[in-house]
Amino acid sequence: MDLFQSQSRVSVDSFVNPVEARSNYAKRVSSTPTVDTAARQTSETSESVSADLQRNINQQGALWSCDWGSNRAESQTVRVQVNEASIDAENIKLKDPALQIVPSKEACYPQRYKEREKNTSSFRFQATDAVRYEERSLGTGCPGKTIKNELNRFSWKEEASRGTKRYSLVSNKRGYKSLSLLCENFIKLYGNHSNEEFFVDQVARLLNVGRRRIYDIVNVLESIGIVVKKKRNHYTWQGVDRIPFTLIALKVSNEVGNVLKQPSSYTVNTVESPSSSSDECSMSSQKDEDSEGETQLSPHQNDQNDKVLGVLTQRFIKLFLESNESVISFQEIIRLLLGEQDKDVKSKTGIRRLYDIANILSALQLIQKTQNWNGEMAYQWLLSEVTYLHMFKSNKPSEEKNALSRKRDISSCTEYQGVEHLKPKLLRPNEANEFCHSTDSNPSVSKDLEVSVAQSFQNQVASTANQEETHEASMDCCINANQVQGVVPSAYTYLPNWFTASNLLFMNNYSSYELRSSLAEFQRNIIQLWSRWFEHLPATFKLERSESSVSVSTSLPNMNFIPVPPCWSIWPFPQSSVDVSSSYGNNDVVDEDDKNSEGKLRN
DNA sequence: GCCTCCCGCCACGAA
DNA sequence: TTCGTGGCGGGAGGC
Repeated sequence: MDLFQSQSRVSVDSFVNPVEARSNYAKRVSSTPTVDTAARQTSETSESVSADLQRNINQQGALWSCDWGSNRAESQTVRVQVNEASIDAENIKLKDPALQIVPSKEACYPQRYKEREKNTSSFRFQATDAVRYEERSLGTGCPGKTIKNELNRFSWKEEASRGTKRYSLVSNKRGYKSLSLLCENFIKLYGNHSNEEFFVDQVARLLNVGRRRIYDIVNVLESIGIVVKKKRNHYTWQGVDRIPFTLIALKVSNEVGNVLKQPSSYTVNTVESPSSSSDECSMSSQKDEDSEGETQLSPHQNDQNDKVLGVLTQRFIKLFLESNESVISFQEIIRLLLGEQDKDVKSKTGIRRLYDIANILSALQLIQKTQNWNGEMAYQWLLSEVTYLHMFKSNKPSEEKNALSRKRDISSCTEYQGVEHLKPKLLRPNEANEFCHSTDSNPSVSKDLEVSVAQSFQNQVASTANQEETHEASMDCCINANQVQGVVPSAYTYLPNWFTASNLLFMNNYSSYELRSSLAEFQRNIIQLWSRWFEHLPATFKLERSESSVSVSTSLPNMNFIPVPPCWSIWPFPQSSVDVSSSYGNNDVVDEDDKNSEGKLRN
């Protein structure tokens, strides 16, 4: 099977509706930069100063100093401004009298005052990332070398606006301006938010880069569904919790082929030759060939969404999704995506693009740079199918999440009216609690629940296309459902999507060990079931089902075409291809409050 | 010398 | 005509 026959970008923009996705991934990506990232960030600092600057850039970093001004009010004097995407002030060194490592921004101030007491007329500090590297090198046995090697060269960028001078200390080191870092900062800005609109120029300004770089990132993010273009210069941030859906769409797209196409994404020129190979499909060869109306991805010919960078990104990801290896050498990636080519200019262009893509995907923590068995540079795919699901887990039902989720909870509850018949098969908080405590509280009721849950799993999976395998999976789930003991108290609390907002509030107040345990178990069961299905997706997928889905989607043009097995319905992915009219109707499990909320939403 | 990837030119097309 | 967009490749940094 040629993984790369499809020339067109798989449309993932409307693969599923936004749902109540519990996205630790979003938090992880947006809140915890890697060591490298943290280190790189130290190169960028900005100061809001009210004095003339004297800059001295040397190999030890950038020495910054300004007139202290004895008659200047303290509030007007030196202020080190640490903004979101720049240096964390841990890495500021005071140059008095010798280099002294100041562990925090706060700790910097006593030193400043001390200087004043000594009636010195200047305040100087040195910004460097040496501190961070010292930390990193602890235990390596050679900190000096590390520091020396990692020290950066700095330059000052002066900006003036509204009469205020602002100086940004910017490293000249290439890695500090990389797409990877830029993408990470981009994610920091919007990672946790959903449906937030942004403008390219606005982001470029925030990240202090040219628009062109933002387009690079946005095009990649768009191809994996994280952002959606609304209009010129105007995008909507969908959130990194879209990634699992995209991965599923990409994986499925290999089997369903052109069924995935949507009019908005596939317009012309997708003429696939039966004998097409990866070579023929390569981006470069597409450009090279003066083909007579054959598949081309040349700019401005295809649909606007079929951007070369986007298509290449999806093929890059598919490569990992379809490979049995989690580590693929970069040379192999080049060969598979660009074909066997001479190292000519054209192929270099393609390679450059692959580097761009890899850097951005690295920032998304989908891949990481590594080495393969023979030391070649390679990329490792970081997510397993189960990991996709874990993206949806939640560490704790914090207030923040509660607040963020409330609106979506209501909407998802609305969506789940349609699968109401499935709800009794799922454990609700109180039920889960009882279920967990089958031996303590009410054994008979709990046993009934257990049987009920087991039966429901069987029923659900029995209705899938591949009854045998999924039935087996369901039995496994039932077995595991009896193994509630041993769940770590700090285990994540998984919130099924049909949980209402009031449920969430309830969860917040009732975060007992038992509840977390039972919900964790609940999640584990579903993960097993889902991953089992996912694993057998190619075998269980029936084209006839996709065709029927297509017929549904014609009446719902914005829906996706991807058929979804019924067992998905137990997973909090609302199925846009589900026949809403036939399955909606039973609302008895929906809380009254949420019914009202739904009404408001609809109105 | 090769690998990596940042930078910005410039063609295209929408506004 | 302006300007957003994105393909593309030069060339610098790093090893």
